[in-house]
Amino acid sequence: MNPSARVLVIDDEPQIRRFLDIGLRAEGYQVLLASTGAEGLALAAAHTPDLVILDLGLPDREGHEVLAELRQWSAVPVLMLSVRDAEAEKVKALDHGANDYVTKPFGIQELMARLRVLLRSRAAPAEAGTPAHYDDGRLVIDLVRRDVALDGAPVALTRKEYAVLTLLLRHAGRVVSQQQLLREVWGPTHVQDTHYLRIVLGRLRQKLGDDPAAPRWLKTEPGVGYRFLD
Amino acid sequence: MNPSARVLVIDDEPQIRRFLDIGLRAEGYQVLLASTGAEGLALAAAHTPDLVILDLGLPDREGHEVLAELRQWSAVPVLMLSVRDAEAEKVKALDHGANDYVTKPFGIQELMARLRVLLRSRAAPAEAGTPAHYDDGRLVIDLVRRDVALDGAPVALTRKEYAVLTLLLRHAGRVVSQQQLLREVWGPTHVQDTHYLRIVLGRLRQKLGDDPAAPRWLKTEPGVGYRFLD
DNA sequence: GCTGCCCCGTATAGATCCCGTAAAACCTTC
DNA sequence: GAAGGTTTTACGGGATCTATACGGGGCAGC
Repeated sequence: MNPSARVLVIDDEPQIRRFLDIGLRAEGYQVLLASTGAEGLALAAAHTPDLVILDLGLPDREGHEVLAELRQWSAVPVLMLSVRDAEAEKVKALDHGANDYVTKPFGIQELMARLRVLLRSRAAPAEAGTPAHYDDGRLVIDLVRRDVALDGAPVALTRKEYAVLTLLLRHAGRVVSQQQLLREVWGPTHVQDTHYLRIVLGRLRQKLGDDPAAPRWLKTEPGVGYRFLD
Repeated sequence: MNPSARVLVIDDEPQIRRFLDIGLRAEGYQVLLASTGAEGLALAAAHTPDLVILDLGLPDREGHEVLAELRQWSAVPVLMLSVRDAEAEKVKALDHGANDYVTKPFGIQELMARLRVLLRSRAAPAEAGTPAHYDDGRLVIDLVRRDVALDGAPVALTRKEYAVLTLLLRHAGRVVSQQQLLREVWGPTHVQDTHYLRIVLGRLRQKLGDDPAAPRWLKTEPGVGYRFLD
């Protein structure tokens, strides 16, 4: 599926390097090999690989240092290899930017499958489940950047306003009940405080220039809830 | 970045559900629980969770079937749980759309770290193509050389200041939540120490000559986080 | 067509939360 | 022990949220 992806292997053990080299080339990847952290970083900067396999136990520099330095300027997926099975080590590596962690000895098939996952998630970021933004020409809502613009001008929304608007947007076209809005935005203890909704919806309409009597986006369903018109 | 992300747990074993429920809520996630595949699919459709934890051994439907059905309309990250350690099972699950595979018994800390990886990679897909340096004419940030200059004059930053600035820069234009900043710079145990951010951001603004009321680079998103304006 | 009721929209004021800033204590490093 | 960095603590100001009150429109029943 991704035949010519470049994979950088940073490992000091020659037999592991050779093992991975053969396995990766058999799958059609282009392989870069490094035996030290410094060499690996140089290769990463020079060739911008699509994926990095990094051994935690390197001779010249700790694997963590290499990962930290790499993460200064690159978001390339990194799969950590290690003989250490300690949970704290895994947590540390994963929280510092590693994308996966496999302990030696490992099965080559599982490793290859995990590589495919990493390459897949990187290759197809756009096809997210829910659309990341809404744009009808006048109103633009970017859920990733977390900002809203009307006719090109940014609209400043408070937390509650943004939460209500995006909750309605995620169910665009369908009615969202007052109870669901209150539960998800204010918490389960405020499901009867329906006046909150009147305040926030009023403010949203004011900022978006929407008329409750003839709504362009935010429609009231009396006695039930609200609906985002797409 | 994940202020109260929604996590859906699909598992038929009550003690595992309870275990995960407590652990996830302690980390600040909103938790949805399902004991069967059908129930899980219904919840996924109704609430569009940010992440799914799916047990491979379900009573009514095979975990693989649930995964396949979910993947027909959603790209939500899925972490598979299983007692089976067979490599072929892992490869099958990973190649059919799972994003990670953890075998029971598992350490809760490792599982949480892997969840963070999945949520991070999903929330920041555009990070892949970030350049290694930033330059808008006044402010120059070189992520490789690790130095910052304002109007040609070097700016001395401490480790925390640099870490916060570059984390915001790597998500330029998008809001980075207080929790993500705290988790990635100070570690997962300090996600509630929001006053650290006020101190470091204040110092950064002082050194860069940025006004919080009319920011050129560092914009506060009240109650949510901060944003680097590019 | 009238009336009363329910629900919604809006205005206003008070309480609360959140941010920015300063200063000092503590820790690390040399 | 000195210096720089980090963490703790405290406080003022402003934005946001919450509470309350009031007006209007749709609808049912008469």
